[in-house]
Amino acid sequence: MSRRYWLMKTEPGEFSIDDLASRPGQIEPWDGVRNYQARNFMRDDMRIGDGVLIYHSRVEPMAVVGIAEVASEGYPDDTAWNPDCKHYDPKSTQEQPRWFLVDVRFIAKFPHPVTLRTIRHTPGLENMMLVQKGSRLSIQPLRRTEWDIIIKLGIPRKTE
DNA sequence: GCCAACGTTGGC
DNA sequence: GCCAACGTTGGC
Repeated sequence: MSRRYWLMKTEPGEFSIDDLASRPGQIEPWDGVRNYQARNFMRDDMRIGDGVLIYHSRVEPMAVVGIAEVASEGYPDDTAWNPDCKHYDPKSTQEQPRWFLVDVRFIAKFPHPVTLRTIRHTPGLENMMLVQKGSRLSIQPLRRTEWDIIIKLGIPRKTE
């Protein structure tokens, strides 16, 4: 299977791209996801080296703010086993883990964040899951063409 | 901070 | 296995 591309949402008040960039090794387990579809992507479909766009939600401006990559295969999310954790789920056990995650490694921050508004107005991006009405999945697959367009917008090439 | 659109849960 | 009630998400 060739390299795939993903968009992962985060609320920067909880965890931002700057937090990711300042982690040891610039790597972070993407824990706390409690949605089955998103879980399935992490558990079944994501591969080391897949491209990830980091998206900041619930802030002004909402935007894709940089690039990361998938840095592990899926493995159980141990925060689901911790009663003190906000994302604790008593139905997830060591024997039968319900929730999975992948590690994500920082690659680059965009010089020009690509705002939701821009995404809405850019030809070629109209089919992104992000801009479909009612879509709120926190991990979304991207087409290669969409990845390319957003990278170009986020890291404008100097013409000289 | 509001609230519409979703997703999940659990009684029946 | 339906669906009402409840909880959550995330743009505004």
